[in-house]
Amino acid sequence: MQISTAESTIMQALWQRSPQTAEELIRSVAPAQGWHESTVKTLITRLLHKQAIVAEKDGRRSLYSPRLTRDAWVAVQSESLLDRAFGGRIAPLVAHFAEHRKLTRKDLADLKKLIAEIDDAT
Amino acid sequence: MQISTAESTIMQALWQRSPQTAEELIRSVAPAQGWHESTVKTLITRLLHKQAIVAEKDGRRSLYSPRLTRDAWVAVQSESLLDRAFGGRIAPLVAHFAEHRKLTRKDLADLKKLIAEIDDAT
DNA sequence: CGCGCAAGTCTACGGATGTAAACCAATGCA
DNA sequence: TGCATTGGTTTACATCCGTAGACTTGCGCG
Repeated sequence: MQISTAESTIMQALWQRSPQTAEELIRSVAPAQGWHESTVKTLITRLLHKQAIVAEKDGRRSLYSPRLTRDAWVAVQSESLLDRAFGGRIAPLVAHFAEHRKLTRKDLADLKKLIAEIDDAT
Repeated sequence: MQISTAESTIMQALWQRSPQTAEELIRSVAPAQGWHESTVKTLITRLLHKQAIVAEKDGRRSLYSPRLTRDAWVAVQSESLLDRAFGGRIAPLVAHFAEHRKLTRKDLADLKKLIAEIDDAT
């Protein structure tokens, strides 16, 4: 099952903090997106159907929590981009960002460290 | 305007070689995707409307060429993933792939080389 | 010169998405 | 105890997408 971009906004909020009530979600997400309450409600419902989140009853209201992990979601998204745009290889992706000046000095430092670590581990 | 995944298949073909006639596109793309001719025709039409490709008349048929560059498309795709999933930073993305064993030895070598180059250049 | 074919356009249709209003049920307050 | 409030469910609707069939029209061939 696919999580749409609008839906993923809700997921992000829940990945950051969970569980949350509908009200909390509405308050934290709706204004930033320019959405009405109903929109958030709809998205919550759809995510429930897709079993990406679960509801735990707490009296009359529900507490929502992610069921799909952020990591799993990220994996799918990345995989798909990599396949679609970079023939499945990661170096071209980094190259792309490098060319487009999207690599900050810090990115570069992080990357170097990361690669050293990976190198050590293998 | 958004290029859908099905549409991007056509774009890939045109980025590889262009211009191409509808017939060529159908022959090269349709079987691999399990698509009928009509499907490719529809996608071509939609891409024309989205102005992602252009047609140059050649007698009664047309020669199609990309108008949207691969690089621009890739940039948008990557940008969007990076923002949605990695807070805009590239190191976490690479880290993600590292964790998921998606980095082959060659990827690693490529990356090291790439980073050395970038490093030199700055 | 008429007709079949190939290229292109129009129509179709079910499902997903973005966006939201309408409605229903429980519950606490007046 | 009835009503306003608030959470949740149903319905809505335009658009995009995947997938494709139907229709049309210009030409080259017989």
